[in-house]
Amino acid sequence: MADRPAQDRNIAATFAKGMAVLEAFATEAETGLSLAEIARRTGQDRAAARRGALTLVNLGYLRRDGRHYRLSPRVLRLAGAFLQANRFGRLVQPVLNHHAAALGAEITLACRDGDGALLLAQSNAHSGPVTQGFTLGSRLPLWHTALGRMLLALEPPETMRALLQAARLPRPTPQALTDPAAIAAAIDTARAAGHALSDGEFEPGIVGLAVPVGPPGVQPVVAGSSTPRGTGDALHVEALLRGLQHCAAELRQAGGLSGF
Amino acid sequence: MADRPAQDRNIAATFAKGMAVLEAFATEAETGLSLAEIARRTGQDRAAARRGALTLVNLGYLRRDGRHYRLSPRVLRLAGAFLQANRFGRLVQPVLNHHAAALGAEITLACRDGDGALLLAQSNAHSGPVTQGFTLGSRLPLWHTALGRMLLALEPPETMRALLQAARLPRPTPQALTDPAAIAAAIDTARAAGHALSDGEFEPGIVGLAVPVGPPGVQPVVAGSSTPRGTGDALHVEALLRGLQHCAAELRQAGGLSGF
DNA sequence: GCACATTGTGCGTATATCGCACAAACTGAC
DNA sequence: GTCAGTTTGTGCGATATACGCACAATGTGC
Repeated sequence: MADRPAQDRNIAATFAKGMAVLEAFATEAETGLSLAEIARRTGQDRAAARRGALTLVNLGYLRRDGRHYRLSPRVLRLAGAFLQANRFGRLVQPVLNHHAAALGAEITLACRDGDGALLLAQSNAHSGPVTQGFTLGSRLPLWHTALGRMLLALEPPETMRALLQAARLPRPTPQALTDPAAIAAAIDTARAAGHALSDGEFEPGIVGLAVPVGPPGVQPVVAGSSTPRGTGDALHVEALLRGLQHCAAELRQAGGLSGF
Repeated sequence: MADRPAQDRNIAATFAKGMAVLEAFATEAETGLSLAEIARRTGQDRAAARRGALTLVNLGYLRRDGRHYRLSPRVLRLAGAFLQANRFGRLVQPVLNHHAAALGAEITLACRDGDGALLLAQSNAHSGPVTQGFTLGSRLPLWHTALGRMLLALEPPETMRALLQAARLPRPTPQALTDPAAIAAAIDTARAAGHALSDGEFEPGIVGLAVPVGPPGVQPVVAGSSTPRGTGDALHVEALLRGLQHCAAELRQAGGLSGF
């Protein structure tokens, strides 16, 4: 009767709401969420949030501790399924490790996930000086990191424009570009050059570098690395770039991460 | 009216079914599942499976490719949320990396997830000779690995008995114990000794070693490593054990993974 | 070509979910 | 101590939602 937006009968609304509950835990690194907080974040009725949370507890994805709910390690299984389906353990990680050791730097793989760069894998050779504590599944900003800019450079320009228009641009460091046009230009430069660079725009004093991995399937993947500023400067950065490109080439040849 | 098993009104059945669809992808390392396969694996009507899959596509967790559905990288976000909530990037990984480099071996962290050992983290120092391609989120058998046996040794004995009784015991290698009583004895030994050992029972010629990490909260966590058989033998294994214990002690002190 | 198996999808009906409203627990002020 | 305010947990009737049959379309072996 009531002409709602005509609920799509191919979509399970309850399921979507439940996933929203699960996602509520992914927004920030929390210690735990109460039922009311979940309801607030998801915009659901408290009863609906409760059903969702209780179902997740029942399935083992959430753990209840009094009036707080926390993610259980179970969620890692899903990640593991993805990683194994794409042969990360056998094909990708060894290559990453090998090149990282040769370069003496940490190499990171990422793809775009909405308005962020999603870390797919990283090779921690020697505890790099840079690491700010990112892990697999961490999300980095698209606009001020080399990884993000390279990812955008590989997408159709209109996608980039749309994302840039919708983006709220923070200013992680004083050096960070804030003018949308300047950022668009940096991305165009990256596309032309075949690699992206970010000098202290995300973490002060850190130079980030990224190259495409390809093959340019549905979903672009990039490899990146970073180094403190002034480590032999231009020469060192040049060597890092070559190393990344070799790594990317080897990953490409290995196949594996072909479009997901 | 009909006295069904009295569907628990605190559990969202549709949500649970949807999650079952997502889990269908976690059972094996597949290249993609068709709608009918999903329905078969989850025991759902094809229409229900379709709604679930379509919802997941809509939310970005699944990608549709003709008549096949595959996991999208989005699932890694959930893993990332867990890892960040428990400070893996800042507290755990650096300790793991440091000790792994010192030992020249790969160190793995795991906890129990149902009838398997779930890999929480691993430090890939030098591309170990062992690695069979396991990644974060991979599941290892409880019965024939050092990690699994140490985990079981940390649980209440009745939990172990119940799991052992329900288990179908495969035989990964000729050396693997198959008698439930013998396995229970091995677990008891591990509990008494404070470390577990598996000699070629999971991968031929590989010795696995595991120690508890604690603090013995709700959810036990163990650290493990493995080495090819005959590398200096007893002496080398002894050194590896000491290294693991130091690593575990440091992890304990760092706090971080306190009961999840 | 036919028969069989597999897959995609619309639609009426039964049922599972929605969210109000009440109850309980916690908080702090006087 | 009581009382007002806030936050949290949960039962229950109404109704919107998901179930799964049945049909159509596509793919596969003989």
